[in-house]
Amino acid sequence: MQIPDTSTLIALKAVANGKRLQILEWILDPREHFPPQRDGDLVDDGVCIKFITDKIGLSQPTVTSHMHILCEAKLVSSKQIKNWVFYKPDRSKIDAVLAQLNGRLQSRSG
Amino acid sequence: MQIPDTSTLIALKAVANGKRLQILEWILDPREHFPPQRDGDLVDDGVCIKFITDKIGLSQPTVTSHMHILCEAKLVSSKQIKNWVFYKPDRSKIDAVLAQLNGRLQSRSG
DNA sequence: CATCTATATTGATATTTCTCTATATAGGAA
DNA sequence: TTCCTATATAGAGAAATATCAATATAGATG
Repeated sequence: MQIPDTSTLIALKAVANGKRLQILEWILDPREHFPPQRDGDLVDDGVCIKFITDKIGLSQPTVTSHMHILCEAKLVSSKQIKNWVFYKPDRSKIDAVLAQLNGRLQSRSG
Repeated sequence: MQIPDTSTLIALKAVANGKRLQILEWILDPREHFPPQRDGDLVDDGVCIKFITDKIGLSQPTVTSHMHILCEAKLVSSKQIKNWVFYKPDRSKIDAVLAQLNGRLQSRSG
């Protein structure tokens, strides 16, 4: 592609998918959407990918792939505790993307 | 896809493409990016697809296709004058999409 | 009318995306 | 160690996307 993908564009692509947008919304409000976890706090540590997989109804490798895309876009971060991997939204990155997009889609003529 | 594409998701997909995002930014600020037109005002009527095609460096059918995607997402509207078609951003729809996205990516727990 | 210009449509191809099954890795439990 | 669970990786197939050349349509011009 002629125009290289910027950070904002990568984030937009990550989020322009129903499954990933759904997951992102879930983990932004994890206590509302997931049961308490034994080995990591839903908010402080993030949501175990196993829970996400069960809830979204896709295969485990597919969910891993979606989470990698969200991670590469920096919209979420991951943390391993024992045998589990937890994903947590990166609030500041999400805000930065929203700000970028808001700015770029402003009309500048007046 | 299990989760149906909502209006917001369709708009996100439309914009999650470098070429289309570029075009949208151009026509949001048309006087900055295009020469004056004879048969339609850049701001009031929109930008002639011919100018967009020349500037973006893609084939005419490809640009037509991109503009259709932006139109179906309601992010732009089109208007035919004589033999030309002009594309103009739909400010209220763009704002609505931005508001939706801002709302959905807010953290709700606290 | 004949021709030129602007845009749309058709059909083909290449690339990317989404998804799965199968398998690998690695930690925990018996 | 052996088995079970959680996650990652590899590889394949299907579907969607991006792109172009060729052609159609429709208005403008001479």
